[in-house]
Amino acid sequence: MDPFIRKLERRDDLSEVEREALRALPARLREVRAGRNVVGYAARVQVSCLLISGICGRFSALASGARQYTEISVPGDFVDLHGFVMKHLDHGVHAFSNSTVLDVPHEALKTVTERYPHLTRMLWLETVIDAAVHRQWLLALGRQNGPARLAHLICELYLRLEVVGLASDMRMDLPLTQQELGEVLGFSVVHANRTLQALRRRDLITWRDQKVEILDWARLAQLAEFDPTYLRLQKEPI
Amino acid sequence: MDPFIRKLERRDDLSEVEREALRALPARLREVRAGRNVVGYAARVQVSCLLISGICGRFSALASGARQYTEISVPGDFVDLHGFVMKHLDHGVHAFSNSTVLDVPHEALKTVTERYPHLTRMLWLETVIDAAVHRQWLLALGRQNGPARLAHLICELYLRLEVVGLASDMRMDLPLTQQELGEVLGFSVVHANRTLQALRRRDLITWRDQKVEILDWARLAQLAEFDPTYLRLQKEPI
DNA sequence: CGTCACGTTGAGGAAGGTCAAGTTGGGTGG
DNA sequence: CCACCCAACTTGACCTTCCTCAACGTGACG
Repeated sequence: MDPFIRKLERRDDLSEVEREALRALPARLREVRAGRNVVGYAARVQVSCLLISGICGRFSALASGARQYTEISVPGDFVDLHGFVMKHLDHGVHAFSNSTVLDVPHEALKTVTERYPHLTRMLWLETVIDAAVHRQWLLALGRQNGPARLAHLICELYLRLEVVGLASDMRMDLPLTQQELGEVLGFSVVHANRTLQALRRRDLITWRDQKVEILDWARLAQLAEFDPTYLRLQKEPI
Repeated sequence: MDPFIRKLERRDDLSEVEREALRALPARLREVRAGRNVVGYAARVQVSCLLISGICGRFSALASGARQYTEISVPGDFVDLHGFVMKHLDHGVHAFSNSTVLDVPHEALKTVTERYPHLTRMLWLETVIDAAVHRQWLLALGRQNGPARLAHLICELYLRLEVVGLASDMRMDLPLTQQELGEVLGFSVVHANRTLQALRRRDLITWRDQKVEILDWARLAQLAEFDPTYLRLQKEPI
């Protein structure tokens, strides 16, 4: 629970009472193997799960099986907090790597909302940030070319991983195959491969064996028109 | 405020106290002319606005000026409720037609969250549905072809307008130019025009003078792979 | 040493962008 | 009433991006 608390505190202060309320949430730890679903597709949910370790991805799919990831989740993310108010999930969550999640019953979350208004707003904020990420991806998918889209994804993931201590020195682990990368960016596998090569050729990144290194953050961010405001990493009382 | 209340009650019952709390919100009515912004781009906000009449669109933009709409707002939508917890908006809101909005100060919303936990969850739900719409659009943009994307948009807007009594008998008013339609679907103007023609040629819709008629809902929905679950129009206690 | 998943490459084609030139119809001023 | 204007819509031609299909390379693992 502590990485989650640390992430929340990037956004607004928590009182000791609030931190305790989070730590006291009844929750069950669960392991998910790479390649399996953390949450079944379009399930009716009674728990929401917080990602402790591993990288996961929310996806929607068409009847043909074509899949589009709509967000990447990193440790400290409340993966399907949406489900708490939506009740029916409209998407699935896939584990890119072996992952550990903490299932929190909706009953317990409901109690939090009855007792801790400020903490409730903080949880609300988490889902609103998800929506902001979706909007950024929509802009990328609708209006940016392949290299810019990939560059944007890399910038976003680097910052989000850095917040929870999983990236530093312009390096991070990204356990995505090129097939999966294509399903994130709206590319075919072949095009994912060629777009990666384009960024490598421009000496912007290296990406090998799931290890990514950013060689020139400034140029990468410029290519992506990356502006981290939407991640809401500044402290701002709510 | 009443269309908003009616829409909420499609999702879960409100108590009389909660309805009164909403009606008692201090709010200022504001007119916005077609073509102007309801909310400035990337503004710091202290009020959130509820759309009373007119059609608006949230958009993000690139430095080049290329614009991508990320959601269409219809009357009864709390257009930038996000801003209540985000504080800084990451996007702008454009009025497609002359519109009336109700500005609600964040202070008043904060009071609601302190006093009415269930109502707070209902407001939270509204922003979570926005995120679900974004995900559906991401799937469309990433994985569906032109005609399917347009068909999906039409299905979504028809249902959402019908909920607030602004569409019936398979007809609705959509005050979008083809330029704007392109900015919604990630098309150039030329391609927006040709995709419209494709749906007309297949006798699925008519679209003229901002009046849209759906000629064959079943085939249109099938083409779009439209499943309205994500709009959460079923009653489900939270 | 074979198998399998993943990555890479080439060739051809479809979807969609760009540019440029009409067309249409409502609104306005003479 | 007519001429003009302007925004929105439409069409054609050409080009880029990206997809599809198919083959091949590479390295981990049994």
